[in-house]
Amino acid sequence: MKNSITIRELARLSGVSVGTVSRALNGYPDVRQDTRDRIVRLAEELDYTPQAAARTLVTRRSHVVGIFLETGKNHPDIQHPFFHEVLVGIKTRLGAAGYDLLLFASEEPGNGYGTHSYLKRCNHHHVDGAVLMGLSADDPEVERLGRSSLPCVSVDVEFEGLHSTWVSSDNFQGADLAVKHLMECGHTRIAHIAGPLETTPGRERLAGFRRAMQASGLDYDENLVVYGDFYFESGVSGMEKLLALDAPPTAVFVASDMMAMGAMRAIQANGLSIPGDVAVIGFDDIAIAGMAHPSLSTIRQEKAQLGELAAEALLRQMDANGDEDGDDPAANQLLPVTLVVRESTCGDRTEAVT
Amino acid sequence: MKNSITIRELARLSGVSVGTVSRALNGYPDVRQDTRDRIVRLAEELDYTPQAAARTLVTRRSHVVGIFLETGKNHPDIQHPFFHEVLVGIKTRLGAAGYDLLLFASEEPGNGYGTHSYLKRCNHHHVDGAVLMGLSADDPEVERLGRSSLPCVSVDVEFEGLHSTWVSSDNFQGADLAVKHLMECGHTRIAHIAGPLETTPGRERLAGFRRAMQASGLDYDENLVVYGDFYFESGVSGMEKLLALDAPPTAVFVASDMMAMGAMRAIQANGLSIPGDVAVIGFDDIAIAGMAHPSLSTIRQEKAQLGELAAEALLRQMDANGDEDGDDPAANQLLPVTLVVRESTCGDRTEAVT
DNA sequence: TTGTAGGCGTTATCAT
DNA sequence: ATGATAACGCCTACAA
Repeated sequence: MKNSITIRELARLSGVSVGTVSRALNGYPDVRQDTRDRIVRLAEELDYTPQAAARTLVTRRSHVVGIFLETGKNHPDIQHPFFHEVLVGIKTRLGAAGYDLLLFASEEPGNGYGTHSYLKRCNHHHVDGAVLMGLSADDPEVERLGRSSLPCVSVDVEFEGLHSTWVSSDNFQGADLAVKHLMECGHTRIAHIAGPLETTPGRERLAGFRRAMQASGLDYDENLVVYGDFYFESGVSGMEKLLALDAPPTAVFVASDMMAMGAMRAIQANGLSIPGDVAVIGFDDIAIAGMAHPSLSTIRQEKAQLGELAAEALLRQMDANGDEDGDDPAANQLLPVTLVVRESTCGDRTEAVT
Repeated sequence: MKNSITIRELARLSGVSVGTVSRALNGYPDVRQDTRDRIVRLAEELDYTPQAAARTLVTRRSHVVGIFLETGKNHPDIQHPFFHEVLVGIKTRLGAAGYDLLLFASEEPGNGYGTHSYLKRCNHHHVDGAVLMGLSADDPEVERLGRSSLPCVSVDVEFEGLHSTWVSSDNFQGADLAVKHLMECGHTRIAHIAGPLETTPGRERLAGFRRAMQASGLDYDENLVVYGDFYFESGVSGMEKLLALDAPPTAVFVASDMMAMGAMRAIQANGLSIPGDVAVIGFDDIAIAGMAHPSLSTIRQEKAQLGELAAEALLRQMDANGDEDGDDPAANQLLPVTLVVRESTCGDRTEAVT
């Protein structure tokens, strides 16, 4: 560690100049085969590895991608398994492409004069790109990031910029699948527990619900829509409101699995049965869903795939950043979702996937 | 980004030398106040930030901590929310201390000659320390890390080295709390669904169970112990085995919440009631536990706190690494756990914490 | 095919 | 209190 070997040492030991060592190790063609072999062998033997810092300084590429994953008090996204599963996809894909991930933790990089700034933190570490999760698009600092020349990608928030794009699951399709499934089970009085309207998924799932209802010839009754924050407790209280109606719904499409768990809790607490009295379908398919009792039907997001999609979009931006041709500003990518029928809706007790 | 300002520019613009700028920005005392003010103001204005790479090169400190979080096929830890919650604690504490986190993703850092090596990856990025999660202590590459001079800390795996230590929850205390609680509910025929014996938590929770049973004067019946892998399915099959016994247990202490969920599923599938016919208590207190039906009594690990504990141990190692005095090789830290009584054991339906 | 040397952005050690 | 200047480890023209 403190005394790990340098290229200079390696050169001395193999009896060539540092330039030759560099060329040999970096696969340049103009090195005699046996020279290269000798150097490579010695490098392995001595466990040599170039210092990223030095290399970054001269090549201006760090092979590191910055990750902003908000986990603060105001963004308790950590409670939401979603982002972590996405992170795995990102890690897999970016790792395969030779990148490591810098998880920003310190609010004050370097010497923290000046204001907090995402862009500055990226510049400080000279990351080649950045991934944004769990922060809002109208944060001025996020906007600044969008205006910069740094390749960025965000997941689940509409974020566009010169070299930025975003990915998300197809929330409209999901809402459509959910409503159609409930209808096929014979429900007509369908409620929705929506997510926060400040979030894209919250908005889109509600809009999708409304559209699907109307497209199916059912009327969209505003009284059958309540709002939550994606978490358990809000699912409980939301469902209680719905059950207190003069004519409660017979089915409910919930914008997240965690809220759906809360809704189920409320239904059971009222002595009602699932799906007999009220059918419930969630959104996400987090691990909880399959373990619940009854197990939860839901709209499945391919979280790891979403991460890989984000990674690929970012890789494209990073590769293109050398070229000057202004290819069309990468459109955002939508990932299809699937319906998973379990016990909480009319499905027989076996698990079917459509 | 590609053209972010350098210290040289900043020096030119403020009419001083780079040395003065460096001293001013780094808070050295020997700078005239108005000179410093002028420089700092200009730095803010121009959104200057020093390049970590250059600084690391000369100071030999990166202010970055490496994180190994195994998420491969053989280590599907990602399914286990545990590590991610721990990660949050680490991030919080280390971030507060001015460190960012490097999440290793690429298997081949720099130019990948030679074998895969944790140590090499750390050296490559010149991290000041490393955190190990989800990898096994007898991996030779992990052992090499332990023999190196790099400060390390691992969570939940017994890992010791010159500058390394590890942290975990008090599994013995947990087992003890669980068994005592079940006894107080009147159970004497208590089973255990154990975790994998290759893992420290798996071993310790089993050993703790055995010890607690014997200390309570109950006999430890090997037939009442089955083994799982911490995940849901193994909880189902483990419980099925137990229910198939001539004399099934009336209570079961399960080594993880996910397996406990599986056990509950098996019990309910057999038409038995919880806790009436069989009481269930888990370990971890992941989010699932409170949302389950019935809600799951469990031994709560303070996951975020565990992360902070790990971070603090690492900080201590990193700070001490300058001093040459061989202070005692930091003992591993144990974090207390707590009993959370919910519906799956004899508690009344309210939630009590001890 | 190989060696030499300049420079990447900073800090730190000298002078002044 | 400030200015030069030499590292830090590496890559990459340019020479040889």
